[in-house]
Amino acid sequence: MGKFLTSRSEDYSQWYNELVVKAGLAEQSAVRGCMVIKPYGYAIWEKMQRQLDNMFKETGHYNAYFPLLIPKSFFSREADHVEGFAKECAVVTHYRLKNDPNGAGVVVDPAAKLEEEYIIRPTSETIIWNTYKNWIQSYRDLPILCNQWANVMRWEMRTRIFLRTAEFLWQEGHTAHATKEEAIEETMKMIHVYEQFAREWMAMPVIMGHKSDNERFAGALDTCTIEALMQDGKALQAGTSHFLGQNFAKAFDVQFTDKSGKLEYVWATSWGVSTRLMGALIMAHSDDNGLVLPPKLAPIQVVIVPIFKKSEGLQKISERVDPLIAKLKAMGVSVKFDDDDTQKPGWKFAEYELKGVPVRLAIGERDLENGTIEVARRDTLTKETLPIEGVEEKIVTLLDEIQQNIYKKAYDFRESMITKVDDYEEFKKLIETKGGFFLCHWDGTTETEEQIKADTKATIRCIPFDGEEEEGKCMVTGKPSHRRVLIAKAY
RNA sequence: CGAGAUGUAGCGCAGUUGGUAGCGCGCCACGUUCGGGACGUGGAGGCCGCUGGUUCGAGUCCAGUCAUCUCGACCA
Repeated sequence: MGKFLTSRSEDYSQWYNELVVKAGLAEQSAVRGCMVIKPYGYAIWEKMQRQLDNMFKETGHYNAYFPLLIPKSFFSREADHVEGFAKECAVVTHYRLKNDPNGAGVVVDPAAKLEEEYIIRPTSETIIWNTYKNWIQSYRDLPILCNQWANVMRWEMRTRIFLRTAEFLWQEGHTAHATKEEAIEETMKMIHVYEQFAREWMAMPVIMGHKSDNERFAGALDTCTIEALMQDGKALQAGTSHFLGQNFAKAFDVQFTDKSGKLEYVWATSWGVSTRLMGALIMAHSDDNGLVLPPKLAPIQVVIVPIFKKSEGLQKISERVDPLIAKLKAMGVSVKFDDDDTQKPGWKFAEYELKGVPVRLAIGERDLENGTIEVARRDTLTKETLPIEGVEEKIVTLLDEIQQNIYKKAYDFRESMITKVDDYEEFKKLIETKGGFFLCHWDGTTETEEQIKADTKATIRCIPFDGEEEEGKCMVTGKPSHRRVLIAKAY
């Protein structure tokens, strides 16, 4: 068992990379820092997309699409924003190629140099706010609640498949509001949507909170985050929702006339989740046999493996199994009947475990005689033989049970990895030996945060929403603190 | 951009003092198998990253160069 994967305890990064490739999710592409998302991986992403999109629509949002290229000058309008992204931008400088006169193939035509360069979007705030300017004159035009599904590019120094790639897929919501209160409410609403999605669909518990000044999005007044814990004890920022204040409205001169006829700047938010969620999903649940997918996101929820010697055997099994497949499909379950005769059952068992298919059914000669079918669940790796009659009801229940169980397992693990620490020396020791989340008192200064990072590589993940008021002393400086913050090493 | 490592078959790797290019997996064919990644036999597959040097002779030694990976700084 597990012989096709490096053990998780040996080298978590290696195990992760191996799993991503072997499960057929994605692979490194020939393009620097970019990945190819393979059909199986994309199928999971599509399910995530569909559900998120539903949730956005339920909260009153609509989709739109803005250009990939952003004029360089747009970028420099908001000072913090430039500061945050300038170092990682891909720049388009020319618009034409030509054949090299010396026969060295195709070269950039120097005559086709752009007067103003374009930036390949690392995020779309600037192009969108430049557009919103034209959409907004009166309070009657507000709010604008747009989302776009897009790709963005950030020229990262070091990349990790799904977690940090040069190009990645995401959604970015960009909203415009008449009042500060409404924008803040929107910011909070969307981080709660993400939390709900992570919990109910990804079976992944997350901690919501505010980012510290240091970790805040470039150009935002407040950044809310959901922080998930991976099985190696490192944190992963899984989604963010920003309150942008009037920064972008001022930078792009977006004003509206309010009810009293007064000219006001618009209040803004932006929020996003990316294909990084794929990485989160993988690292939150998988084991040494491969992926463990929550049924709600599994492209294949049930796989049926026939065990047969000759094609007549397969024929008989098909006849027995066809009505079951029809019933399951009618109940909304995605089923795959793997009648491929070039691989043996044992090979298929291992393969579908690697791919994280929640429920596997096996049926052979023995079952045909007994009127039974073997039901195996991926999360616990247990199996039992049940009468085939009425098994579809049990499977639907089982899928739900697996979804719950995967969440519970991740939740219990996360709880066991939250440590309250008041002593800095103890913190330094435990962050190395135990890892996970730490709840500590912090004096609220960037200097202290940077010192913690320099000493331990850990950062303040967030100031949790549900943290209680509690008087204490900063574990580093001893200065007064009113609540605990969440600290961890992060991806 | 700093520090380290690695480039040999699709993938993972070995290759001794310099002397005809190897192994495992995978792939193709045939046969036996088929309830937890089967086995046998046969077969295909190589500009040893690239350039130059030393040598009768270089995968191996030297110089340069390019690429990739790991660790830092940056980050959803």
